[in-house]
Amino acid sequence: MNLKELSHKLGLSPTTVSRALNGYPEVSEATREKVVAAARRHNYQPNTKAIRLATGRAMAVGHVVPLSNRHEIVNPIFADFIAGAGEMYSRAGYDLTLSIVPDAQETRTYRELHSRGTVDGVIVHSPLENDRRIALLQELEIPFVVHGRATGSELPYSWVDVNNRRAFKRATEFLLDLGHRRIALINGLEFMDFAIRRRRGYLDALEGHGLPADPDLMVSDEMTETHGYRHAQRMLARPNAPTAFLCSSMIIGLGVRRAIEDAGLKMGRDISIIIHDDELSYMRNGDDVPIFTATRSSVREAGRRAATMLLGIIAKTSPSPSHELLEADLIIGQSTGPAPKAP
Amino acid sequence: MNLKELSHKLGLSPTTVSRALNGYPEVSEATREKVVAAARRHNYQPNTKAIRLATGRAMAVGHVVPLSNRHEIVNPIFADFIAGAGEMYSRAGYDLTLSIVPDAQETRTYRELHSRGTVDGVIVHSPLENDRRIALLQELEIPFVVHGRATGSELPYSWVDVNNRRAFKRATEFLLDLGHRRIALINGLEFMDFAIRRRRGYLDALEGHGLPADPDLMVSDEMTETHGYRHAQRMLARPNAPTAFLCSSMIIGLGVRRAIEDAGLKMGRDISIIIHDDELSYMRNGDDVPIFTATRSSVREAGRRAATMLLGIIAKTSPSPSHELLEADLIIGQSTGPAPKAP
DNA sequence: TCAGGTAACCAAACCGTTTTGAATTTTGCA
DNA sequence: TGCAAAATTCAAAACGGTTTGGTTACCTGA
Repeated sequence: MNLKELSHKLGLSPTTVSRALNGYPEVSEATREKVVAAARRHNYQPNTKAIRLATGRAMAVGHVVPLSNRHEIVNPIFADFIAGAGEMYSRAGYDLTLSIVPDAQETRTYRELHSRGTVDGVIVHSPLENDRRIALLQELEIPFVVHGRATGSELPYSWVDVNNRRAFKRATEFLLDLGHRRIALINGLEFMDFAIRRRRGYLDALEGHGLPADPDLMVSDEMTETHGYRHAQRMLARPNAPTAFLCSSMIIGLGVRRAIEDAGLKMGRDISIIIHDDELSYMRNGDDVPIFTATRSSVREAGRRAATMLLGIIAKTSPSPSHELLEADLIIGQSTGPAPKAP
Repeated sequence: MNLKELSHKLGLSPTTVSRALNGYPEVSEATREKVVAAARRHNYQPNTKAIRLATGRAMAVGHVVPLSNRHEIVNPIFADFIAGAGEMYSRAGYDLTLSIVPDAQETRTYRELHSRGTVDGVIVHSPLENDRRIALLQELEIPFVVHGRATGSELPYSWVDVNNRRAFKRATEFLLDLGHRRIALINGLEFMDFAIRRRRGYLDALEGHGLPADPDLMVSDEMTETHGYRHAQRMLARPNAPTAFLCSSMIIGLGVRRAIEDAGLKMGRDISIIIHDDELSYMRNGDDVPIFTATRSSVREAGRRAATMLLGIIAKTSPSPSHELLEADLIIGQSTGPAPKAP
């Protein structure tokens, strides 16, 4: 059933039927009701392809998830982020077009997405330091929102981000207040923006307490259980071992916890851990009581915010460079305690 | 730059230019070269919206990922699956349209995807026992491929699946051969098809050895670290504790390992673990040496296969009900060893 | 030389909507 | 009652490609 058939059945012109269904005012209520009823009765669904061509809008948002050749990892938070964003899109009648692209082809992907008119806007994932995508998208004049920020990019652009710096500063201060002085940072790869900011927050706090940063206590690596384990194990084996760990993800935290227990120590008593918890649906930090003390911020909520922002920019109801900085909560769990007395 | 402009620049008709670019034979080589060169020079990209309307094909595949209200979990394997599938789509010039939908709206989503012509085919994720989606899609006549199978569905349909039953049978037999007699199964939720098959494989092996199945050694739950930990802890505390665990995911395995170590036991010596390893990019089972003995099967590869199969069905070059059963490898890691002698 | 075939190209129709500009009907008011 | 204004409705033109059904020019062979 298409518009022409439907309008023919009703003895009306396609124009009127289209207007009736799209809520235009220049159609009488009586007619509108008739049309709506008939549309429903015949299960008329307007053809997306035609709408898109006629309106020029793609009614779709693109998510371009980079797949780094270097580490071949699909960002594990993106599933939840997209779940949040998708909620908003479907509410607004938009589709979500997903491209997972090796970073070498990224530029081409954006260019094509634009010149072929496949999407009306784009969400940028995993921004790096001085991310060149921002300049590219600005040049192409595609509406876009970055999930995160790109340190070093001086151009204005829209983003939704967690206050990583403040979160890690606060977490570090919390540990300092508990008497910890040797605090390790097990961070993500530091060409990713969030990792840079987290380190900065960590350093801010140390500096604020007049403590020097020990390069041996800071690592930047892929965020896997194994890496968490290895780095923690190595650090714990050293003469001047840390008494606390700050971990950039839950999964690292699991590895660190294992290293602690392997060393015959007890987490929360001998060694403290704070993780950053993205509230991933398949990786909960305990159900009722949190396992780890954590800086917590929902990635799914970030997805919702970013989507809403982008839709606003596309509809031109939001100002074009918009920003949203989400604050992380500090959740106290069982993984932190006062620093043990020096022996 | 659109087709009309380009053809005007070339002094040719849109027809000829379109044909030249799409490789039709009724255009001279000389002309084709000129056209291709001009298209490249002016960076002409045909408008997706117009192609779609003109050809009637959506040039897009839909992935509908159910979001269960019951457990609110986005399937964590779907990111890697989609990474594999996406590779194939972009090669074929297809887009990937993603819908993450609360399962209550699933039916409606499929119906609309079809009647509005948004996609040419669909991948069905996380099939359940007697999944009603299969009948629905068949009725709607949308080409589709299921990732997994739906026990109880007697209609023929296309799928790509791992031989979960055989994998878990083999893993159980491996443990039996090592002398284990009390083997626990920490499974996923058993309304999901894969979990049903895994349990069946496990039971097959026990039965093959004339061993009774102990209901106390079988649990079915969400696959989280915490649940792995809790269930293992509970089982280990019992008088007749298991000497080996079979875990439906890596993440469960991490929890079980923690419970083992918490109990002062050593994995691989006192208690054995075998996990199923989907080779998720962000959750590697060790880098060089596997941590866990595992039944291994790449979810990303499954994504590639499913996508290829679906594209074939859409293009009508593949038979419509096609099947692909992937065998899992049994990888020997450090988490298994001979059953300890009874005290 | 001419009929018939073929290679190369083109005009116009089509895909199913929205939107523009105009025509028709109804209403309100003098 | 008549007429301008407002309310409805409609025909036709987009949107930007593909496809159908020709047309033209050039060969080929009798």
